[in-house]
Amino acid sequence: EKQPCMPTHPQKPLIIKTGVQFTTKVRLLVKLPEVDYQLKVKTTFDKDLPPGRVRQFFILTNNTKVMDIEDYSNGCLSVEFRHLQLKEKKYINGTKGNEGLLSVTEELHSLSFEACFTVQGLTIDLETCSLPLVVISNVSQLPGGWVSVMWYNLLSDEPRNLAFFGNPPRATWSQLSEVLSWQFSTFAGKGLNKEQLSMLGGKLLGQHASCSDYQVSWSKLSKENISGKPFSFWMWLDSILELIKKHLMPVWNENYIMGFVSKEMERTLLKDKEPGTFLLRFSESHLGGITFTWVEHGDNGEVKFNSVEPYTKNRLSALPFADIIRDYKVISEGVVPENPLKFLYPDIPKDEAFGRLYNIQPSKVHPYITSTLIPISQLRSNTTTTPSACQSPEPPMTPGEFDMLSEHLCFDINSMSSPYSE
Amino acid sequence: EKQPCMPTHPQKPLIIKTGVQFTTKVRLLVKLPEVDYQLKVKTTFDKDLPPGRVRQFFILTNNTKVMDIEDYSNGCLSVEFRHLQLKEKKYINGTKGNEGLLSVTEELHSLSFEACFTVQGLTIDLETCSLPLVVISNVSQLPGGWVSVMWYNLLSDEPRNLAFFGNPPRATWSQLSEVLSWQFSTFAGKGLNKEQLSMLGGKLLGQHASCSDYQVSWSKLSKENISGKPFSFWMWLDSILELIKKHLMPVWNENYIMGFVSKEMERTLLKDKEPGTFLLRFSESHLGGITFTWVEHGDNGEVKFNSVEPYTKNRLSALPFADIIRDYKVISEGVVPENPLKFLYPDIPKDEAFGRLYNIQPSKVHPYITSTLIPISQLRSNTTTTPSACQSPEPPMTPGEFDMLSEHLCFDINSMSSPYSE
DNA sequence: ACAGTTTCCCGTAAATGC
DNA sequence: TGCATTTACGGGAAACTG
Repeated sequence: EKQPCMPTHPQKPLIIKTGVQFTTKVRLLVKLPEVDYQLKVKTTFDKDLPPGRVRQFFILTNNTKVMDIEDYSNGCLSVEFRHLQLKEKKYINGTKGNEGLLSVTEELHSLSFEACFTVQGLTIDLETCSLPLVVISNVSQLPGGWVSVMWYNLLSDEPRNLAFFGNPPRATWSQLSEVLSWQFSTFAGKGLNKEQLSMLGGKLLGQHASCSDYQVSWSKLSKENISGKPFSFWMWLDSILELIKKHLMPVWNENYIMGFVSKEMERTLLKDKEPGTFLLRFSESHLGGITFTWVEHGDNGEVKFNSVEPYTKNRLSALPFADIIRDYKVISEGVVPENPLKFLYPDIPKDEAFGRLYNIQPSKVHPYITSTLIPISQLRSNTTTTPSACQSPEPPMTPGEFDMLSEHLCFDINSMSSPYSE
Repeated sequence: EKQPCMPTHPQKPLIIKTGVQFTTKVRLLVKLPEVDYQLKVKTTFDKDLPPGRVRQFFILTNNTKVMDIEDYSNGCLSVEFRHLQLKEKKYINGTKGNEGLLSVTEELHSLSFEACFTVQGLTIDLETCSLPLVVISNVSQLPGGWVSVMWYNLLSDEPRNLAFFGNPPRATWSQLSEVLSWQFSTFAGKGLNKEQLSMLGGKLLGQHASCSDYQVSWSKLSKENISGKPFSFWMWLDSILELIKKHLMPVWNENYIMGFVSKEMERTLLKDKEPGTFLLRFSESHLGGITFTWVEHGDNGEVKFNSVEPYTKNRLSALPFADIIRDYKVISEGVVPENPLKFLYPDIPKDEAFGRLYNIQPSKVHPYITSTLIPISQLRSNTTTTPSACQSPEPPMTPGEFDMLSEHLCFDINSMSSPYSE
């Protein structure tokens, strides 16, 4: 009868940050017989959640509003709550929410809506509630919150199973890889191809990657650290998503970033290519880094591979990535510096690929000599990269199922959006 | 009888930002005969300020506290209010504070403290208040607020003249230059020498700069824009202070930044020096920029001056200034690039001056080739700087009077300090 | 001591108000 | 419309708390 509905900003709904305004909207789907009085709707956070175990929050601002006829659409009654804000209830006694078992981003909450009206002597109570919500207190928890929302909506059909992460189900690699690709297409404009997914599968699952119905656990995806690294698979992947979103969008959308390639595959691809052929991939050792690797032929004819130290958001905000590629130089004492990057793999001349993405160097205010930063590597001795473990390829993935997920995600709670931005 | 006292953080007291916690402390100077009951002190913001004309604020948090015997010191009673927070009173009716005449950073406020006790049947009321305070709502207003605090405390002996900026007095250049120098020594560790002050005097006052008791108006310092520029003298100077604080401290403290030199003086100084002699100065055309100018001899023996486009905080946070000086290169097509900076004026070899300030290039994680950004200028045609107006020199300034100012500024209201930081 | 979590608040951008 | 001022909130860092 009532239904939570479409977000205005299809970004990262179902995550609310305390102290930050969010917006939500409810619509009455049945047409009521003429009601000439004001129909009030009340919003409550965690309405019938028993205290204990989890943190408790409340809505700071006004939580009651009158329904109104929607301007557009078929004259439905609806109400939009804006400027809602969440605050944690602090208990004077020692009862602390969130005891041990679940991390805060696995703790699920919900927003309830109630209305009551009488029609022809009949009192009718209406009530509905949102899909499970994750409450965070700092943007640093956003990646963790978002992966919870994804996992829930991928694997649960229940509208409100707040205990979901008490014993979270596994996903098949086929399901997961589709969601991962969907992340890239949603946030970075272009999804993942089968080679990229194959590398990711290998990284996450090892040799099982070849079978697409291999089961992936929640823990493996987002809780356990990648062996030898201080971050989980999801944290790593999300850092790359953020890097693309902020600094690599155009390059990513042109498909110029191979991104996910094992080091062995990288060598196989580059070894027979023209010297100066390079490819772009993400760092596996650090969060949110991108590097390029190019082939060269040594003096005695042997093939050499070089990679730069990965560029992270700090460097990239001083100098856009396309300009780094254009200007990159290897310098040796007393020699004219040279840019070793000639062809984007397989064989696209660099300027043909990146030409449109270069920033024009504005020849600004004279009487000054303009100056830019250029990325250089100072060569003292030969550096050769070491080989790394190999991953097997992955069968192709067919698109689909997106609809299901996006449908689940359409509830309009978006702590990220400003209420003024429309 | 009571007295506001020393700040814990001698940063920028007397400025309070709404919504940000601040701390204040009051001490009872007279020793009371045994009082065995709790002596309560109450803080009120703008206690007897009539509404209207100015914005009105109130203390959000608890404003009453019991006095306590100070641990250290001679057993005085004192009380420290922490976590105080200001919020603006919003009027439902159209009465808006701050009407026209004064800008918000010229609006003065005050914090009052009251206590009442009976001793031997006598009821005694105590009351005291702070020096005038400036209330801001965003750090972008901090420079404007701080110059008001400086001007008030430089020119007023009254403890609480909230109408001061209705008709602010003038300062002599001698007074002002001392305060400006004091700013640099307080915030950047080293004050201004007489040549630097002379250039500043010339910039602010034109040809009157030669007489040290020339009067400077409040408006000239901080309200009128520098002719042809979209900012006032103070905004310009403060942007430089901030730049030094964040990015140039070591270089500034070694006295390597001449900083304030007119372009004509610059040429006079450099013209007879060894080619490759350079000096560092702040941009006059843009806020918070620093540039270097060096001499060269052209092919036909004539003297040439070059300056780079000023570096601002964004660039400097990608690459520290000392490293820029070390790595700066001028590049021409097909030629080995060269660093034109050889001697810091007058004749200190560059590496001797800056050597200790260079960042060690950490030869980080192999198998990567490390890469840095280097600042380069691409030369296409000759660029020569144009001469500018000349300023006359300024008589020496003697230190002193600092005490008076710092005494006035010692009241412990420091919206910048975290209450936890001790 | 420590890790997970929250709070604090600068600094930028956007909204608001005159 | 433009300018002055406030609000919003991401992001880094510090503080908190079991």
